[in-house]
Amino acid sequence: MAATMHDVARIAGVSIKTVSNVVNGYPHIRDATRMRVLAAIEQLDYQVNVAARNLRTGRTGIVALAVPELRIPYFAELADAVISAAREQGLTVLIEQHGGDRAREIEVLSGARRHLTDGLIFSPLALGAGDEALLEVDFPVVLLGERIFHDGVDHVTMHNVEAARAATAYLLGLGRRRIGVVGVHQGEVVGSAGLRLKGYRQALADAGVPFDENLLSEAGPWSRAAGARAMATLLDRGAEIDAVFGFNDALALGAMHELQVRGVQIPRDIAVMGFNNVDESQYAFPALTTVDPGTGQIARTAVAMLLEQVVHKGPDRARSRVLADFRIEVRGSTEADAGAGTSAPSHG
Amino acid sequence: MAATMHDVARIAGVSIKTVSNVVNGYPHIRDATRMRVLAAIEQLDYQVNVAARNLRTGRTGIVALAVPELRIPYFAELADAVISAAREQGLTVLIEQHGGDRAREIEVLSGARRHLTDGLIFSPLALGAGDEALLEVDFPVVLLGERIFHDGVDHVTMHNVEAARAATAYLLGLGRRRIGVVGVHQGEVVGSAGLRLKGYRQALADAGVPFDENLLSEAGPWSRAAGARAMATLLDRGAEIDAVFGFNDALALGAMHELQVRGVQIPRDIAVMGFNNVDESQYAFPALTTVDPGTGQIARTAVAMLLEQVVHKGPDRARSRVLADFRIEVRGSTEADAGAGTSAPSHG
DNA sequence: CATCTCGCCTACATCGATGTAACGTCCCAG
DNA sequence: CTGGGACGTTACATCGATGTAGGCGAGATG
Repeated sequence: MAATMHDVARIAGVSIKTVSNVVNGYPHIRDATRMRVLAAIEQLDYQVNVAARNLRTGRTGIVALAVPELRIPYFAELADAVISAAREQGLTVLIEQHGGDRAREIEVLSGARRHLTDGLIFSPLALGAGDEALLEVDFPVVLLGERIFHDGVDHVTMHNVEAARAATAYLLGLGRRRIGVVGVHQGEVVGSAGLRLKGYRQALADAGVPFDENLLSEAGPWSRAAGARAMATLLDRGAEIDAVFGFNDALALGAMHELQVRGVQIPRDIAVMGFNNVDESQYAFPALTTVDPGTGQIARTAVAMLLEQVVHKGPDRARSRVLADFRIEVRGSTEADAGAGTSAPSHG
Repeated sequence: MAATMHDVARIAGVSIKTVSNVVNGYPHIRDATRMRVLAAIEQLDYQVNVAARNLRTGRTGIVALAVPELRIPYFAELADAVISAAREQGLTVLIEQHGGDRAREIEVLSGARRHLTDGLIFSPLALGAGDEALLEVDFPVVLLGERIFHDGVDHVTMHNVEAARAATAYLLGLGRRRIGVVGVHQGEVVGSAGLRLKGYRQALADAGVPFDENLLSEAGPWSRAAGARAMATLLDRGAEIDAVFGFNDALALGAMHELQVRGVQIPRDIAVMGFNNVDESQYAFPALTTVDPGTGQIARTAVAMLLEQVVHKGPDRARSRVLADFRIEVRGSTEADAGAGTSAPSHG
């Protein structure tokens, strides 16, 4: 069996509490005592039993991250960033995949595992307007994304409207006037699709370019396959466009695929813009111009907020909302001679 | 504060142990008693404190998965598969990223978190031959990959040699004779690169095609960028090839990018083959023919083995090694008219 | 010189659950 | 009618750590 504090205490000839004090860096310990304890720890190869410590302190050092699926690159990269940020704060991350299934999203919030974790970073997909009450739980939560908003919960998200507006403005600045959109969700107002469409329309209005419903194409799931299908629909409908804005990179890459299948030259005939700046977008051919939504910053902020909640656990604490800085990554899908990684307007 | 068993017991008018028995499905309880207890649980919205249960039982229901980085699609998809497989067994997954850093890989094995998890599924990148002793830890471990082998540890891996051989044989079967290789690790024998190269050479030998060192190109990290660079090196060296075998999908996609930049037609001029069958390979243009290494099976097997170790914890248990079934996914990068997802020889 | 403070350490209760031993009750066989 | 089991339940110890209160000795203070 593994050694316990009790064993260490016996060997060092001190009380178990003194061992605890040494382990936890309590300052008032004579050097000689500390040395004896450390030697005993070394000798027994002792490691603290985290479960016991958790029981006593109520903290586990684990935070849960709930995302739809890790096989979706954006979420893999978000998880990567969250794990790194958590590590910097001495925390480990437990990942739950809810797959965008409503029942499983609710299960995540039910708190069955709340004793295993110090809190939850939650990126919902199925939950939305009307489900706010479900977010009122008695453990620390930080919400990501734009599916749902609630004043009682810390929230980190991106500048969806402003970024989509800037992306569209950038395309307009290139002289493109008929900008197709791939990934629209009919009637949505508050989700990513609704917000990004709003930004798109604002940019058109700013530039005095008329808005044309015919240039919009729906895509239910935001996958490459759906992007390719939506692009096909748009083209088959006879829409004449000189640019496409995919509401995420997967959609844009799928759209690019479809365009290339049809022999369209990118960016000469049609420029393509994505959203999210996932790793793969820089290796597409041509490399994809896209909006970098500040994923690293989102992750760091979420972890910091969660930790803040854990430390100051009063229910009175004010909740806040943070929007990460964004940036347009200009690449070959919009400017044939663009060096990889040059960037345009940023926002903070 | 959250309710405890004690509270439930008081309200139901029974002892705390009876509550425990009800919660754990102990059969010999009078129905009337069970009802009272369940009612009290309902009334208080009681949930067991997992930390306390862990302390008592020594099990946590959490398994750790250590991978290099989640932003590498193969590992994201592996993690996805492991989380799903674990969920089916009632387990949650805690993810550690070691980034291929030797010190952090060793840290993962040091067991600092062993009390938090029931075991570890470990996919090393830095550890290799000579580090076997580090794997001899006193908690359940299942090893993935081909960096390192040790009889004392359960291991799940893929048919690297056979799959690479089948992939090469498939290209030879298409009439390709000068097959370039991207992703070689000079002098490596036991890692993925060494094993896949071995399979490549076997297939050439089987077909009586001479092996030509000039067709090999090194790539340190197995990323798209490295694949593009390796491809460029190969072409600049003047190698005349009619096919390329990327030792993973990222390398193959990077290589494809480089070929397309240079105006090479795929698959007419050069056919491209990958390895891993990550999601994105089917959305590339053309879609990438690749080896499906059985990731889902690897994940399920690893979780099952770990659970087996947790349940039968004798150190006497024999360790085993499992190789997943593979399959060649034929797509447009090798056969212009290939439907997405047709498949060729499999192996079990 | 008595008292007070402070540094160092110990004893004990405690976190919330589970395992063990044992108790009373009731039923049935001898 | 009595002894032995099975059943339903309980009391108590226990998992391995941390928090609290307090003891003891040494130096500072009045």
